[in-house]
Amino acid sequence: MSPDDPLLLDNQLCFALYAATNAVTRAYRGPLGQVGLTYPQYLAMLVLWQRGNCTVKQLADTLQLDSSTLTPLLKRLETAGWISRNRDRKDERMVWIGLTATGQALRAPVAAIQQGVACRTQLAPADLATLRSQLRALAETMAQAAALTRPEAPVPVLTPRAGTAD
Amino acid sequence: MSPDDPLLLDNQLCFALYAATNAVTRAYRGPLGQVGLTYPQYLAMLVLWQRGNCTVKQLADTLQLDSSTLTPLLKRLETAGWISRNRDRKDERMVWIGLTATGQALRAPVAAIQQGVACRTQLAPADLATLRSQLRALAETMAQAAALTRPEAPVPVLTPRAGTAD
DNA sequence: CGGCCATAGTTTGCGTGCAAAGTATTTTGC
DNA sequence: GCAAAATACTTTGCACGCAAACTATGGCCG
Repeated sequence: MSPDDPLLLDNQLCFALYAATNAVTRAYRGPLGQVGLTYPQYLAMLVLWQRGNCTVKQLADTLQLDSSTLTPLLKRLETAGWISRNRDRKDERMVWIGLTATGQALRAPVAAIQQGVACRTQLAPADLATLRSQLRALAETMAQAAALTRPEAPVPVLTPRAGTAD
Repeated sequence: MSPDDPLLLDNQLCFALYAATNAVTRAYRGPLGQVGLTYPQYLAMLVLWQRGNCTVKQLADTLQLDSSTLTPLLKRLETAGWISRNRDRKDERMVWIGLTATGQALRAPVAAIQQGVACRTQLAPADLATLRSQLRALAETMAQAAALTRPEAPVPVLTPRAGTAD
């Protein structure tokens, strides 16, 4: 097993991503829990604070999640009193999500939590912006590649570039 | 809402991370599913292929996961016939995880899958290495910060550096 | 020796994520 | 105008990820 074997865990970009995401989610869990939000619920609230009303589909597209993930999540936010859910009168397939007054009011304490966690990254704003754009590009590339292989090719090995993995 | 409001979704490093991780996991889901592995199971197998036998705790530390996440995952790998689980004779608190012959044999097809997904990232090896080390540093920083705030401080806002978020 | 804490793993409960299947509504094409 | 396809959302089933509580074993210290 050579030190640059693609299958070595430490050579995997995907694992670095996975571990970093888990670490960040863990960092948010405690403080968000104190105001009654989970991390994905927090992301959904970010969209609503930013855009106001939007449909389930718009939310799903924005968060890059399946609507079947959002339906139960949004029901919990509704039960908690942060949001409202209403069918569109004109097109009854759609459900509009809106903020309640309490949902609006939640923005301030959550902003403080965000600041707290952001500080822990100890990243310079420039590094942070770079990292963010690289991650966005990566997500975009993977999404495109996924769209291409939808009819489920067996295992498309394109250019088995040796060396560093993933 | 100014364009560099920290709460804007597009200013959140954490969301870029979250979306990228989900995208990568989705990319692995299809091909890994064809050989009967989930993505976290794949990561566990990577550790085993690399290190041979190890205990549940070693696996948990390596993957930065709770052992309560691994227990059911490992039971499923055992049921599938890829691994064995045995209590240590000397110290019966520990459980040793080992690969079966079929588990060893799984390495080759999975290597092909890894190559396939790696190619989709379309990243130059150098960029990839940089990104990987930045992510590792981030995970490390978050883990340390988490260790410090374990007695659960209310919401430690350290240096509310304005501008880009997270 | 014997109580006490630490360590390793398991169990339980809850909230994601997603595939697949199902429902309801709208649009399309003939 | 109406059957078929498309769209929006919901439901179901399964596998994480983790906190909290639990079990079992080992080490420590008087």
